[in-house]
Amino acid sequence: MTVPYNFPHSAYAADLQRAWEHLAPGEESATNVAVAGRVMLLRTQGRLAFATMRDSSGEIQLFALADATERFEEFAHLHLGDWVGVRGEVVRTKRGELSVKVATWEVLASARHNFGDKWAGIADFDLRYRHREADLWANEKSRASLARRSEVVRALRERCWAAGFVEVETPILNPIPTGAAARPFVTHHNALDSEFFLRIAPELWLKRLVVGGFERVFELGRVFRNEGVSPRHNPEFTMLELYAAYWDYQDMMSFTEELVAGVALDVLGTTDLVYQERTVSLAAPWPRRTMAELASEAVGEDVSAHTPRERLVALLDERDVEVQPSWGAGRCLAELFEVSAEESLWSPTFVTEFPVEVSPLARRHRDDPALTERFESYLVGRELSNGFSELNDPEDQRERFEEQARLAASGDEEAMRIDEDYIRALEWGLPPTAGLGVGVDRLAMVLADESNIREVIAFPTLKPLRG
RNA sequence: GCGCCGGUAGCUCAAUUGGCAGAGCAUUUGACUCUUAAUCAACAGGUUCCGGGUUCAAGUCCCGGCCGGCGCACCA
Repeated sequence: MTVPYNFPHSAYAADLQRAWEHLAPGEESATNVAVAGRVMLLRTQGRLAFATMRDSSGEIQLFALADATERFEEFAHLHLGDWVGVRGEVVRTKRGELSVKVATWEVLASARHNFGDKWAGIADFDLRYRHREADLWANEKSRASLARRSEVVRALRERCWAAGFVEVETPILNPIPTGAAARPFVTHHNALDSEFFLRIAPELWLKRLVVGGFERVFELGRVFRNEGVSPRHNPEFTMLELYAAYWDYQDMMSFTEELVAGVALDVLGTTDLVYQERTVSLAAPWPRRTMAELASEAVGEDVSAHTPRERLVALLDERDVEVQPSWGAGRCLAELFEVSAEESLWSPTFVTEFPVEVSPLARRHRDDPALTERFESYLVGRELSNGFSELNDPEDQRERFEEQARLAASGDEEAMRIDEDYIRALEWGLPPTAGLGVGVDRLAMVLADESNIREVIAFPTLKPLRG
């Protein structure tokens, strides 16, 4: 069957519902429109037929009559899921349903597969994720969650622009995977005959742009980490990273809480939300607690990066954490925090003063060289963002990289490598700068009230079918 | 990667202790001039995820594999 190449569309369902809200049952508007969408339901009644048509805005009924509709028999035999373009008058039926009384119409595309049970939709996760196009029609919630994600991304971008940040794009193919502790995906460039890694973070490139004079930059993009898949982890996920010259980590915490609360306002109109049946408020300011404080509260005794390593190891042993010989007191404290305190941080909280050992790119704390001016924000028991006063001393950065290299040599697959180009960039001078990374999918999950990250990713990573 | 659970018609789901594989919706055909998951009638629809095994008999029990959900680990 030949279908048209275009359809001169004049109205969306939701706009018609709004515009003709007061049209009385049985009344005709004397206004002709052209609408298009999918037939979701079809009720034939002899020489009448009613179809529920859905477009991107909502639904409207199509009212066909044998006496008034061209090719009525064909219309009455449409399949659920067929795309149609319809021209006719806006009317309200005797039973009160706003409708387009079909005069002329065309099939725009036919559906050769169905869109699931018309009441239960599609429940099978495999089918929903592998064929999201069907899921989006079958399950309203799927479309709503992805639409919500889009609104979150838009709000983040607009708020960054409004704060004077310049949006940039940095390489995804990297000769060295760096900027985070993670295992990379590896690929190969044929003409250059070189190994490349998909980026695990854009961090170092962005700071090089600050060295170059872009005082406020941000990038909203995909990063790739070769790690486990879970309801909260997808191998490729979206990160917002931004850097502001002349700010320190305290300034950046203030920006972060305003950004996240502002996005909630933009998207939901409120900072008070319900996530998985529990209330949570995103309103600023958020409490700022040091990692040592939170860990101390959780374990019931004072611990810090200065606590003797043996004591921290004992506390970790009690919690069945396998301590690696290469871990110093700082790493032990961070691990202790993660196992004892992290999950309890339901309302938004900044965890601050991370040990230098676990923060190879963060600037040393002005009051304590064992710590850094680093924070992570936690929300609904999960990490949402990470930021710090940036390490801008090239010699200290070299020492940190060398320490990472020692860890890598002792078998730590996630340790960073020495990036000479980056050290050279710092030698040209990075002003005092603070940086931030936000897990965009995680934020979208909270604002869409979804517990599985796949619900806010249109096409989540799946194992390819074989055999 | 490990553990637990799951996979039955196009979709949503049943199937007692191992005993003839079913329903609703969708599809097909028919009836019906105001329906709302329309209704009514009829037809059709199966490699019970795949491959082995036990048994007179396997959707059901056992072994292996594939895919998924959840948990753990890793991380954001």
